[in-house]
Amino acid sequence: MKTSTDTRQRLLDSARELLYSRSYGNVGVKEICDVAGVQKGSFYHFFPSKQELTLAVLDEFFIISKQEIFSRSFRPEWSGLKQLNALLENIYLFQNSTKEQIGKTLGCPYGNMSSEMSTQDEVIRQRLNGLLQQMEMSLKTALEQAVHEGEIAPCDTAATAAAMFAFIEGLMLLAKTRNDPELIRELGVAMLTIRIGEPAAT
Amino acid sequence: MKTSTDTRQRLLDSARELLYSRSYGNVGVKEICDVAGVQKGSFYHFFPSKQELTLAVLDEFFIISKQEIFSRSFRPEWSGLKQLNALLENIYLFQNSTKEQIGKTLGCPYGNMSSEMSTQDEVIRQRLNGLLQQMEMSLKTALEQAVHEGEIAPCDTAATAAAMFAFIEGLMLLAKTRNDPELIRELGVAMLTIRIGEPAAT
DNA sequence: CTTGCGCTTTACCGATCGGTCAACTATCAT
DNA sequence: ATGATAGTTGACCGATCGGTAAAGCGCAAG
Repeated sequence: MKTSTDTRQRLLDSARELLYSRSYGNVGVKEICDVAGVQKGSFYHFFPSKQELTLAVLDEFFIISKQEIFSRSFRPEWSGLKQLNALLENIYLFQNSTKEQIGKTLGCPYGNMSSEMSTQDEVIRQRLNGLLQQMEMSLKTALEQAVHEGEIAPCDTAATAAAMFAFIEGLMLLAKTRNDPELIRELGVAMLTIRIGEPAAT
Repeated sequence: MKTSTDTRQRLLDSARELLYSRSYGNVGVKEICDVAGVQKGSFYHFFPSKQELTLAVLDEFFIISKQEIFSRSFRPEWSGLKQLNALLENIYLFQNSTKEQIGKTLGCPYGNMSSEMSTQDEVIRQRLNGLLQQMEMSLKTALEQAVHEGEIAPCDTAATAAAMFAFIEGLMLLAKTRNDPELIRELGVAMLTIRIGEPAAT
């Protein structure tokens, strides 16, 4: 049998919301259990430690990111440029939805976790790094499509995608600090001006 | 009398290092006191709470940032473009120094604190927002100088400076996640390609 | 019906959390 | 010399931390 109860999933959901809206160090497993309606003993039946739970939450976040953000942006039938613009818009919509629901701009779940934990937990840092790399690859693919279609001038697509990704992370961090998701819309347009590597001039 | 002992300063130094290299939630006032060689009772003689200590640490960080980064980058005798490049280089040097000393890329102290605390402590969030605004203003001044000197094409300098600042924050966050400060050098060049707002075409 | 097992419950562990308190010492001006 | 004041000390508070142990539960396969 795979799962006879939904306890594990409820713990995952509870932890995801709490860790995202607050932080690792300021959310205890007791609180995660309370929100999930689960006893602490049950928690440790499903997860050997808070660290392992966090890794599972990051993977869960990645699935949700793909559903809510990436699959709605990187549509192959769209042009590369349209995909890049859609990415910015969907990130804005996501940040704006939490702002309207709880009054707070939460920023990027991976960026938040990395800022707090990368220096304190090497396992978590590596997981975050891997997830970020995957997202960067998706961005690179869209960028290459835009270049191929002539919407963006040829460039070093790997480096440019990485720079664009850094820009997006910075946008979300500043939006969180100002508690204003509109910043993403105001400054997001600059992403398309970013470029590294000139085409070989003939 | 102003200060009859250096206890307060030692607490500030201890807290600055611990909060920067770890995080707010995972550093206790007990540990801050131990590193400073101070009893906990003394701590609460100088600071009414951990929150107030954190605010003082942020201000301390800002002073150090001006000394180590800004004053070495925004030299009026330099051209605007040179100032912007110097900023990137000095940020790289700063991140690289901690990597060589303790093996870890720590990222931006304000970005780290904001990621962890902006949703949990409104006072800290506002302080961070204010400090970030000041830094953005310095960047804007250098950018305007570069535009005035014809090194960069005219643009919306306020928005462009904000976008450049977001890019820098994103760079430091990714460098931290990869634990590799070289990323700042590899991608930093893209900052100068960022622009928002066309000059009014005549 | 019974055995086994996935899951839950509850009590508990030592350690640490942020913060308080009253007693104490050192230094200063009067 | 004395009193006021700044600073220090170490014990202490209730609460919470991440994690453990053992007994008990319901259910499905034999």
